[in-house]
Amino acid sequence: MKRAIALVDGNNFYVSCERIFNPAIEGRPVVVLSNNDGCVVSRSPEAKALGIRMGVPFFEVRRLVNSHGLVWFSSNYALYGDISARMMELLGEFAPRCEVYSIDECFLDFTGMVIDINRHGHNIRDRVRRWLGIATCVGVGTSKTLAKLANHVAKTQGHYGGVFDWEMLTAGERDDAMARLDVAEVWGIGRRLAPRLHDMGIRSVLDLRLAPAKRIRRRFSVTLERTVAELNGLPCIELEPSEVRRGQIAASRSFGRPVTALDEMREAVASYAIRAAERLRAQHSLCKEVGVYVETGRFVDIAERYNASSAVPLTVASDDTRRISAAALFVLERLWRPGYRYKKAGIWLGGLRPAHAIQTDLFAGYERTRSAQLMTAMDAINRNYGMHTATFAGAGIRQPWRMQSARLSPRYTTSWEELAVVS
DNA sequence: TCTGGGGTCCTAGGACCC
DNA sequence: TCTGGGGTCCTAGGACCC
Repeated sequence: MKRAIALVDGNNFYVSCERIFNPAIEGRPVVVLSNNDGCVVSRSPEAKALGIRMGVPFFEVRRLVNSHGLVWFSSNYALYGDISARMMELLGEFAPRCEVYSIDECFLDFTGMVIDINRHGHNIRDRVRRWLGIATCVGVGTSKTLAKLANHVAKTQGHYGGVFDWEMLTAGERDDAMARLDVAEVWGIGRRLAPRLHDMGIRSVLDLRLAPAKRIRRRFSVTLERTVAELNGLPCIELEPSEVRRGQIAASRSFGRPVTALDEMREAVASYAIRAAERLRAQHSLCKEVGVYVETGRFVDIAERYNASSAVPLTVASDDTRRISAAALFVLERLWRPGYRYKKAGIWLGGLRPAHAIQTDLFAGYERTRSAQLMTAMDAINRNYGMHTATFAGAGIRQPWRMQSARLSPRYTTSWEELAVVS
């Protein structure tokens, strides 16, 4: 049976979320910034029209605030995450199987449904628009890669009304359309691969679709070979169930200002350890390795640059914040070099395994039980009374190194104190 | 002055073993 | 000076994604 896969995504999702509760910024250029108010990560159409590129450092476009009435927000993940969850729940009603691919994207599998796909797509858009106030686009194809590409067409070619299905076209029309799309638009072709493909004379999506698979495999990798197959309508990438256990957990932040003191760095690393361990327990995993990195960043003089990382194995796989934190601080001592202005640090947990498959040492049983009880209690307190109600002193109280969020909108939907009031 | 964070997958090469 | 072949496992690094 021919597959029908749709990709639905929210248009400039973070900006759309801000606009739900703030209609006054409708029609104005709006951007949402990355953590630390560093880069532009979401742009309204008006902001795009001003020539603001995705990912530019905010300081490069800041003058537009005064000259063109540009409105900006720090990113408010509590809000976006909540709107996202509602959107995904809604989308799940439109297909028997779906995969939440990112905070604003969802694959839906229409295969086998007896429907007019184009009309179904428009129904989805209308529903999400009316129920949540979020504009979406829907792209449909016989593979995930084609669905992603169709979504791009739906987004960039207004006459399709936000819904595009490759199967609406004849084979000849499809070739024409693909010949007009740059190969860089394909899912999996990034800034390194695109120029290499161009050099080989593969410039359009059609060129890539018609490229000999063996040659692609030889010159590149199986990944790109699969992409070519997917463009030809041979699905190679399956829909994945959304509740997957991550294979790796990382926590990191850029600092609000450079860190030069080891004490502050210890606080930062300890606080990342706390958060990473919480996420580890939330997915019922244990880790066998704890890694740390510290960075002065790429934007300083070579002589003042020091980027280093290292890891230690744990003798027994653990999800205990105290163990993970201790291991991280141990690694930090090894990495630490005084005299540098550090801009960022992070930790990662590796060797993840399900919590029930624990490989213990002889004496671990008793300690393990007590540790599990303590962690369960802390997680419950934080769930019920708000994040960081119960925490560890090692993470610091004032946290002067914390990131900047100068213009954070209220958590309209997830905090009683900041609830939006309709009058 | 100011440049995000959290993931995945693949490959090459080294370590180690018989 | 001479120094096999093949397999597995692990890691680092590179590419990509949003």
